[in-house]
Amino acid sequence: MSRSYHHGALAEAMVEQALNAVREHGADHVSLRAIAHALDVSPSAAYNHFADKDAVLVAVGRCGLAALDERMARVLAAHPGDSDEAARARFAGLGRAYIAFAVEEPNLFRLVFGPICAEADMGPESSGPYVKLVDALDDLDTRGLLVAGARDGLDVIVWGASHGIASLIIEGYLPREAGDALIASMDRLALR
Amino acid sequence: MSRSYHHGALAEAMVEQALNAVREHGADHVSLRAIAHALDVSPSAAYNHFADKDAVLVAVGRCGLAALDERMARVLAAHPGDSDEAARARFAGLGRAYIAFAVEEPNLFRLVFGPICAEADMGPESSGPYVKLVDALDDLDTRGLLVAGARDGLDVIVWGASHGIASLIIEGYLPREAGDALIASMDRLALR
DNA sequence: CACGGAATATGAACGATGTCAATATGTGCG
DNA sequence: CGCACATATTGACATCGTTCATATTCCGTG
Repeated sequence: MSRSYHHGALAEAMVEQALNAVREHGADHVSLRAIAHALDVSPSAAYNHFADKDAVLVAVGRCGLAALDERMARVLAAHPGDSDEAARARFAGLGRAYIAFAVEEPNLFRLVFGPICAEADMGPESSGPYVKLVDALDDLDTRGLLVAGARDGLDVIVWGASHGIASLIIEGYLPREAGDALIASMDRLALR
Repeated sequence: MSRSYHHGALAEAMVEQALNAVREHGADHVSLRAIAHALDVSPSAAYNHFADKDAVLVAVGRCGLAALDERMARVLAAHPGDSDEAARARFAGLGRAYIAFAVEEPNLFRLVFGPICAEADMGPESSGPYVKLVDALDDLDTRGLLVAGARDGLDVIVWGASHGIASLIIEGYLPREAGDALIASMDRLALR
């Protein structure tokens, strides 16, 4: 069945294989042929399921975005409750999770927020991670834990700073501790 | 002389040609062969001057970093003087210049801060742009224009936020106005 | 159950790419 | 002049993404 002519679930198998290849070697050093070879399939088999190589990478990127979202969801679940402390912990945890994901899966992170996935619009700006950040900020604001007038544009700052710091850590331009500096500075500047 | 067998200054010519190609098509869609063809030179001629394709791209990246630095230097020169207002303008201008560079030269920006240039260490973290940011922040701090205790880790936040917002604008995840939101929020949160 | 069409995989091929080895061609110095 | 060095060429190789014609399998319909 599996070992005969038809594979049966080539699309999923290719995405999974490509996911591993991306995580290990980066999206730029991944070849469709190598993936096909690893699956004991001819190089052109992919074209029954994907328009081109980029389509495979976009599918991988979707997995990556989902993984980031899941990671952030776990953080929220780890700090439940209605207390101010819980709200603070959720906010800080989200930032930490974003950066931790980038550090642990740099190649996936680069793909998810890179030009290939951007052209296909898989829309991380309207997806889980961003929404979770906005909700966490709104929660802080509702509780009066934000410095007066700080809410405006704060989501942009926080996402931007998280994203930028994550990127710069990945490329070796900032030390890993820079993530903690983000949380600390955010606490000092915008919270009370 | 130029049109015969030897080119004479192939290295510089290749970097210049590659620079244009990168700006137009992005580092990923640039081929050594196309560059060589544009210079009426054989495909393997480059290997007398560069170890491989990445070496050419790193040279292009160095040009990009220099261009960013020059842009930031122009901003400083445009707001001279010892006044608090000038110091504020320099700080805001640096952030704006960083983002403007990314928006106007997205492909160059991606290359400069991407994995290829990161592996070669052309070190933007110890280069002109970062130093200029640090100096501007120190200047604000010396003048007492920073919120109390805000200086610690602020360079990381500002660089990170600028870099992240620039990246997210480039990929279409944030509107171009997000750059202004950076400046506004920074003013509101860290300055006084 | 048979059969025909849809889905899926194959194989060979094309053009392009990065890179290397061997060779040729310039340039400048003794 | 001749020799050495730097530089460019030619030709080749392996790899890659992609396409096309063909083959195989699956599944629903008669």
